[in-house]
Amino acid sequence: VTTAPAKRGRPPRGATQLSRQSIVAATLEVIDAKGVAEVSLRAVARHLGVDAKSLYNYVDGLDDLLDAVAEEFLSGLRFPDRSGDTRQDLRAIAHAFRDRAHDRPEAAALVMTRQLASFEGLAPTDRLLAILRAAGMSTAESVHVMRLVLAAVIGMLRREVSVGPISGTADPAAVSSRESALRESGLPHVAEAAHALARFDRDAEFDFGLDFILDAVAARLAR
Amino acid sequence: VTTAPAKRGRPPRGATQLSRQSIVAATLEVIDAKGVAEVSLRAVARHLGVDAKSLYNYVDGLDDLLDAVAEEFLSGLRFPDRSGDTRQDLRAIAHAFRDRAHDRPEAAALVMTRQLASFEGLAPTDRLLAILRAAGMSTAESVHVMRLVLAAVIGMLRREVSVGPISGTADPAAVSSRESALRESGLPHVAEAAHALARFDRDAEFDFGLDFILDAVAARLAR
DNA sequence: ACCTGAACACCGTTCAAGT
DNA sequence: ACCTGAACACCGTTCAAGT
Repeated sequence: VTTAPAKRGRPPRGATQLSRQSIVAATLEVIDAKGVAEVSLRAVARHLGVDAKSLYNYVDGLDDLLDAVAEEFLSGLRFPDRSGDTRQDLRAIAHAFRDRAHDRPEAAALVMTRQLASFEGLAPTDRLLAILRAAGMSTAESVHVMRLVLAAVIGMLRREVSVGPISGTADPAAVSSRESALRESGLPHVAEAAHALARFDRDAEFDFGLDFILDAVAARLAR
Repeated sequence: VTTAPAKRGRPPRGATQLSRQSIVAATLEVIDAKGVAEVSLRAVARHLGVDAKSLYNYVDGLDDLLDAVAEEFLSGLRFPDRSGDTRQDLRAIAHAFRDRAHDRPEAAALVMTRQLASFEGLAPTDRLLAILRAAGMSTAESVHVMRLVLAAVIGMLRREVSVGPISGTADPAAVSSRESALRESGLPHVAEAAHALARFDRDAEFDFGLDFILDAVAARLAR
């Protein structure tokens, strides 16, 4: 009987071909739709209409898949051409990370929890080194500064991503209840600064932190 | 028969009392011994010689337990008395975080993945604000700088923790194979800096980054 | 070459039943 | 008041059997 669907064995030709790439793409869709916490081989397989074990033909288990997703995330970074202005070019890299993180906040949260062993994510590193070298730093110093800049940017984005979903600001009721809780925390300086602490303007906060770092880089270059 | 152990119901008096605190402590032991990835309600319960469901009498599920562990981690931060020197006092806070992270690296990795909603972890915030206010910053500015400093420190520690277990440096063979891989990456500046990129001196890197940040704070104060 | 059935050893969590 | 048995709906992963 030819009409009975094959429940096992090689898929009928014409069926959607599985591939490492399509699996990674499906994983990103699951992450975007349901959040990082909901990701699993079985969930991705369901999304693809396939058995979870089939994924093992293209992917070396869950960890390998998540690494691939992190690489896919990083490979989506888009840097504009360099202008030659150190400050502007460094800023562009930080904003490339931030734009990507806003694009796919759940995937960004995943990336920040993973240590990539592969060399796929080196493009930003090369860019940063290029800029710092062109500005006059030694290779050794440029590596140090590059690491610090990346640490600071990732640290800032970590907070931004975890501060809640994309929505710019939380609702006013939550803010003011948080503010009064801070004011009654018993910690004098926390209480004093409760107004500012209860609020978080993503754009302003990022701009402030980035300028802070860029000022420090400029000062170091001027020495 | 009184000798038959009760397999159900209230535990015999004299049995080790379960409590939220003992559960958190046991969780930290499991994390230290087997790593964050191995933590589960069932594993913690096994460690305590108890059924996993019993934990629900003290803890509101796994997420709540992990939040409690994060709080416990933060409450273990030890700050020395303030000296009055801004730079030295800021440095002490950064090192308090770092010491704690080295003490319990696996727990530190957990903390960095969680967004704490509670107010238990505000002591470092208050300390930082106190120092910055005493140095002459406005409350608004001190909040911005405090956030930036924390982001940078956490970003640096994130890398340190993920760079591998406590061991200072990886074995030379791995370093040199990594170096040659970087040299042949096809990225010119990565290749040029391969020597430095393949190495990571935790102490030197942290000191560099921290000095960098502290210089920037000092520059801002001097304006 | 690629997929799945059967199977195993895990999870978190609810709820009723026990003492 | 506190614990567990039974139960459910999940996981990742191996391996042999299918086409």
